[in-house]
Amino acid sequence: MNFSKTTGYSLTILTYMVNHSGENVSADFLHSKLGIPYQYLRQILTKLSKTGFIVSSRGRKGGFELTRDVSTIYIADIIGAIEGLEGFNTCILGFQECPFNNKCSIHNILDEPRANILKILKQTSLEDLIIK
Amino acid sequence: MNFSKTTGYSLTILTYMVNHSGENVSADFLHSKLGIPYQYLRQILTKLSKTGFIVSSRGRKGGFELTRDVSTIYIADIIGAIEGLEGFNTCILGFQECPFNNKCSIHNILDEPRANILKILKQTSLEDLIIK
DNA sequence: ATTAAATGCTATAAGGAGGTATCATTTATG
DNA sequence: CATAAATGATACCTCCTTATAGCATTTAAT
Repeated sequence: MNFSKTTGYSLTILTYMVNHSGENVSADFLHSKLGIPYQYLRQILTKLSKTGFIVSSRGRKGGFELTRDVSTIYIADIIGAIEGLEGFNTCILGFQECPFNNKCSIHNILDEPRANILKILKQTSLEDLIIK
Repeated sequence: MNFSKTTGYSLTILTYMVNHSGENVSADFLHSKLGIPYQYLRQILTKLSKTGFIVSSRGRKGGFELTRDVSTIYIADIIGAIEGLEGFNTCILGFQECPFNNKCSIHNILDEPRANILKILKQTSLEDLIIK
């Protein structure tokens, strides 16, 4: 019922970076700060770089940096880029077609709170995560 | 962000059975009604049987039946028996320890709606799923 | 120039979830 | 009694996620 570990890592990385904005951070540094397995962290940073959330610079003194305006990056965007948001739009029981012809009582009970979470994720930007 | 497919199958099976209470149903019959892969369905039925949600009878005319009072079986009980409820009590980012010393903004944003879902799951019994 | 420190890329492994297949056992029915 | 129809149990396979490892390339500092 949670996000994938990779999504959690991604949100953690970006949350850390937004709270240390303007700094160029290396994978090694993030590893020491966040405890995410080094090689896996590298892969995630590459993915975040390719999906445009951060930019990388190579060579000594290289690293990663937030560039886009953090007020325009929403949590839902990040989750969407990493594990996708399909889970919010499809049957919570995992079916292509509801075996109860869409009369399924479990849908009635859970669809609203689930939509509520998605709404929050779409409204909350990285800027909102800055610790004041 | 959804339940496991196995949990979905389990809820589907029990929801079907509660709407056909008193009937003894076979795995083959449920397979034809719900479209869950036969052999996998068998495994799940065994698990639901071992965890006490249903009872099985063997031999020809054998099958499965609900026995407990369906008003005392809560959705959360079922989810707990199949995939566990740890997901609701642990860090939504998947960490043992919050890398932000429990000041993590994402927790602040998602903890309440997540707790709300758990509350609903704990309050809703199989009886509430009966289609009238 | 050489070296150190960084990312880019790619191959591989471990583990769990979902799914398949088979044999053994039980029981009702002709 | 023999057979059919059902569950019990178990082994296996595939795919995806998570994790590990190593080589290639780039760049700053000495």
